Amino acid sequence: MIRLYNTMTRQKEEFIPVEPGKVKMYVCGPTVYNFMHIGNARPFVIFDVVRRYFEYRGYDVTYVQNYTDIDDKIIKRAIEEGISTEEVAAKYIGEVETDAKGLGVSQATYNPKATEEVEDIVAMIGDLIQKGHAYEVDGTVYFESKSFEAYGKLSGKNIDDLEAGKRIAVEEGKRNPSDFVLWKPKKEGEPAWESPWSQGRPGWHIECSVMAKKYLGPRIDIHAGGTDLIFPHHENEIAQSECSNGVDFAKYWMHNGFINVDNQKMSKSLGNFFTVREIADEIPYEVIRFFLLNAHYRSPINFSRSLMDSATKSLDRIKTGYEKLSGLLEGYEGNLADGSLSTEEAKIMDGFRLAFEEGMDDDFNTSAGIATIFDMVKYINLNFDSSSNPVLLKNFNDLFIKLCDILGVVYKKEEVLLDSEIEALIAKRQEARKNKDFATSDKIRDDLLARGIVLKDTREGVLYSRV
RNA sequence: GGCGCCAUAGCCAAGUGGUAAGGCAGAGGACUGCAACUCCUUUAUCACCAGUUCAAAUCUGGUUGGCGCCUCCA
Repeated sequence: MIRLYNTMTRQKEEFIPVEPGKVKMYVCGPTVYNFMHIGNARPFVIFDVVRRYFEYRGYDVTYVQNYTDIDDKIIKRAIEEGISTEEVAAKYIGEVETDAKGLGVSQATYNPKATEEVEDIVAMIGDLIQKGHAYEVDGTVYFESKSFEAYGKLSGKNIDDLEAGKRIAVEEGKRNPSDFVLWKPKKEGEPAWESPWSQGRPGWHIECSVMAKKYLGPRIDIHAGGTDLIFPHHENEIAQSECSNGVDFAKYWMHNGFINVDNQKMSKSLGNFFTVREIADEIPYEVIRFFLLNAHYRSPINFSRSLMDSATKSLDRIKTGYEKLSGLLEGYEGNLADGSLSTEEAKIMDGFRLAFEEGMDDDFNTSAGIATIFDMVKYINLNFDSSSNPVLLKNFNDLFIKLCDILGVVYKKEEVLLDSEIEALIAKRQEARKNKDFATSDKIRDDLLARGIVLKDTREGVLYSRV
């Protein structure tokens, strides 16, 4: 039985799926205007583990994570870089996917993009207006928060408190301060889509309601994201979805804690902002992943170099166990069909498996899961050698790999070439070209191409892109 | 001001009523040509105060300290 902490009820609850055997989960994805930062990486990794554990437990999981590919920050970025918003989004979706792969995150079942769902978004907004939950003022459509009696049920806030504590000037046209935008008319030069109200674009909250419904249905099992999204984003999603669909939206709400630096929230202004890419330049992706799983997903954690060093050594310890097992198993291929485990041996295996499951069943306690992995490593080091029962070795190895794989520690990661490595190879190629050693230079170019990197020699120097 | 979270050894981190998992670092030892690896031993009474209980890190109240949301944000 899997129990998980539900933000809605503020307690751990037994997981009972809407549809037996299935898990429909929606994880709020990034706004793609920059590289993934270490904080963004946490929900990617954590909810990937949640998904894998459900699959290990025999559930059929549909995993949806969106990309917000149109919003103010993207427009700002497009102007800064002198390219279109589509180009900004495409570029950073590519970069985010590179890091996600590096971190061993499985591909989502669906990765919808806001700009590709505008038709359905317009339809849901129209539906909300028709049902009396939204109103239009000069091309802008607002959701009327007071029309949804349960508004505030997730965050524990009530509308009157929000109004009393308001710190922002109320936008002109809003009936209540807590009303929020569903559709926003374009300003000069901004990208826009047609709608009955104005040429414009969707508000941020409505896209998730629409995509969740489209890819998972009106009633989903798990809705997840960072703790900062509880209010207003998820609160607003609930209002939109439940008013439009007429049924409860998500059964369970999961929120991951933040990553701090020196106990402070990361922010560009404080200069303590780290992208995954720059960390991965020095520290393997798998260490970053391990670090993120070392603490429970709801706890805030600190990021620092010394913690990464500690994680590196911890992970090395697991690797030694992994390698020792593979080494001992070499040469036994195909020779393990017969023979079974003794009662004693089976009991030992069950002990490890049950300890792992007990931890993970309890709100995905990855710390406890990792502790079991370490216990197994210790067992390997203490009890296995070349005279060990190969059937036990094989079984132990299978279990060890399976458990490691749920967490994604010691994973066979997809190769990710770092920019620094690419640039080093380009420099080497330039050197070869200079020496007219074209055999070498061409080989470098072909090798890079084989690894998904296209080089282009231009007047401004060698440019490269990922395919 | 409103809502909420957290406080466990040098560091990281589980444990939510029966006398403190695990990792990193440290100390001592075994093994080793040296080193590494590995193994053994060793390092905490759980912020503080009061209460409930046969029994509390674990429940209640309070104190102190830290953090988040209420505004774009994972």
